[in-house]
Amino acid sequence: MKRTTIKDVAEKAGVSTAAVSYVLNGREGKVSEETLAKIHKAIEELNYIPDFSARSLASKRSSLIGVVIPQTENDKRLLLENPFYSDLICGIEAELRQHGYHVLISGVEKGQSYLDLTMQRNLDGAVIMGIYQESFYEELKKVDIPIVLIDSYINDDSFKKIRIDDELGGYLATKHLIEQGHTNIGLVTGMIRKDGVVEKRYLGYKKALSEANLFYDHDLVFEGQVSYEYGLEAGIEIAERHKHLTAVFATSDMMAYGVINGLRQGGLQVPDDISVMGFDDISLSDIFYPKLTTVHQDIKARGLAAARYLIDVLDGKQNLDSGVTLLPISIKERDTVRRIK
Amino acid sequence: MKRTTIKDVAEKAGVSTAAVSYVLNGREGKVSEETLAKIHKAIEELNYIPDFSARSLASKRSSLIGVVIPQTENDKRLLLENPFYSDLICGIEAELRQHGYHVLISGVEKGQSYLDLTMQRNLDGAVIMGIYQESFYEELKKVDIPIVLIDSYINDDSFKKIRIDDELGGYLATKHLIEQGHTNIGLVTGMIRKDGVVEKRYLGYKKALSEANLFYDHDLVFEGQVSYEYGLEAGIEIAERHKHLTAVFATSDMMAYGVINGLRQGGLQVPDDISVMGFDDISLSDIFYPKLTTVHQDIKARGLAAARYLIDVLDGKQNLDSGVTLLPISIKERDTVRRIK
DNA sequence: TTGTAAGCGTTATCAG
DNA sequence: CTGATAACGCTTACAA
Repeated sequence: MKRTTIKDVAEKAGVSTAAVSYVLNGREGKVSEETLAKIHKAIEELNYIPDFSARSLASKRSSLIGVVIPQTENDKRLLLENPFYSDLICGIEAELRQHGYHVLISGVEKGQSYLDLTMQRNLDGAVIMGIYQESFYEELKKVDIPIVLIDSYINDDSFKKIRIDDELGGYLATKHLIEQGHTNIGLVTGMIRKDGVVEKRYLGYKKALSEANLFYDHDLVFEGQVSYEYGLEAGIEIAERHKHLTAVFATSDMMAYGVINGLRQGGLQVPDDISVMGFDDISLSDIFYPKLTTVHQDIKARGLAAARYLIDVLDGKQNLDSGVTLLPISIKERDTVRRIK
Repeated sequence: MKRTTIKDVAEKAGVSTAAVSYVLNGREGKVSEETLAKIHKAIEELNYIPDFSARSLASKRSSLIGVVIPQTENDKRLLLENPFYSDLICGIEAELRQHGYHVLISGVEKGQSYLDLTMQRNLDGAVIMGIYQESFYEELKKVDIPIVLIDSYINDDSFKKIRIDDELGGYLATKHLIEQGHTNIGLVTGMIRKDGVVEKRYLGYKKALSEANLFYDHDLVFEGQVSYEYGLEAGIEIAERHKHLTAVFATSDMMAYGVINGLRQGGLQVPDDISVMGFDDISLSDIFYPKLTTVHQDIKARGLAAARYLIDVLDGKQNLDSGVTLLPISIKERDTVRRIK
């Protein structure tokens, strides 16, 4: 069947297409009560559905927001199995949809640019999760839309950053362990890259140690992928070869789960034999047993904040902001850290 | 900066826009080697990026695939925290992206239609997860694009269905428990609605019971939300008031985790005091402890199959198919079921 | 307040 | 094989 167009509506209502367009776009001030009613009636009767492609072509606005999600290196699958990202998306999508925007999700191939997609689809805005090479951000700057960075510490005022204080988090976590009497504290972490979330957490760890006059031993830093699997590996190794450790700080909950299971595989019970602290407080923390003591951040709030920012800028309610919004964190005590001595 | 258009490319290459368009769309047979080279060169030099809105407007093809995800009733958030759906999306997105399609995710408000979005965005195809009211499907039929249903048992040949045999799964799970010596088997399940996945699994449960000449006791069926929380609730109740049960079959892994934790809260250990069987084999099954015995299905493969189908139909490699593709399932024995007697 | 009409960037038809 | 050119459906000056 042929598509109902704005022309059909205009005809039926006995007005011009311009009038209809005005109504469609909420510029109702430009139209008299009477025509407004006629147009609404016509839209209703014809069951008119606007064509966003045409709208986008004519107006350069697409009502589309791109969300970039990190992906696994090998099979290029989105890292959606990490609840951190899926939680984030939940918040973003819900908020955007309620404001008339749609969400285009995608990963970005290594070394590829997101500029393409942005231009192809006339994206109105974007949320970038994950960390990329410098060139990625450079490319992105060329495009003139509001962009929110979720976990990059890149210092660039072309982008809005919605962050937590990761260094503080790492510090608080480690300090918490120290306060519970631990002095031999291992760190299980992702690759420590400059300007990455992981680096900050690592820095916080070091800071807490030095503040407590504890020796920083690089051998106690287990650096690998930010994944359950690597945590498992590290846990096993710790159980085998680092029996003097009384606590481990894992820089993400997923890794912490891995560590706990790895330790268990190696014959150590958490928290009886060794304490484990996580970071993120992903929703799984409720399900996993024993319940993980961790650094809490409100992930959904972060998604919400990202969405809100974009909406406000696009609606003209807020100016482009290249600053940082810092969301609060706190220590969530549960059952994987034991007081010793 | 002004956008580079096909016109610029044509000019630079000294050919017509038509020629460029042909090249862009892979109809290279229509163009001589020489012009082809010139055009490629011009595209390269100008760094030309096609505008999909314009393309979509002119061609009625958008290279956009809609993915509908169920959402929570109260706060309208996508059910992405359920790894079943996020796993699915991983598979779908990866495959589609590699074939030049983009993924638009969204939930659908209760009572709302997806037809709107489909028309607005000129979606080329869609994957529908979750179960909706009949009217939802009726609406959807009006649109003429390939659509894949992931977990609906609706019987309608406007849609392609990619399923597993849920009844068989329920049957196998229950039978497995029976074979391990269990005779008092509770069922923790989502709301049993006609034509839902859950109903089929429930039917399988009953079938296995009756086949083994076991009495079906409706009091042992705990029916609630398909969620960790409800599982927890059911687990607690079972621990308190149904001590004669030796096994529980939960119709989804998430529920099974809830059940196990609920039982534990009630003082029962799994599998020592009571056995628990899940369904789905979501990726968490690896992480959760004790490791869940469950009905395995390859969730990513299901996403892949959905994507492949759409791609093949859209590429004209396959006809619209209103049939059912059945993916295999199997019992995955891990550590939550104990042989008794 | 309303209508006209010129784009927006592509595709695709139809002559050359 | 190539090139004009008319759509596609909508927005938005600009004119009335």
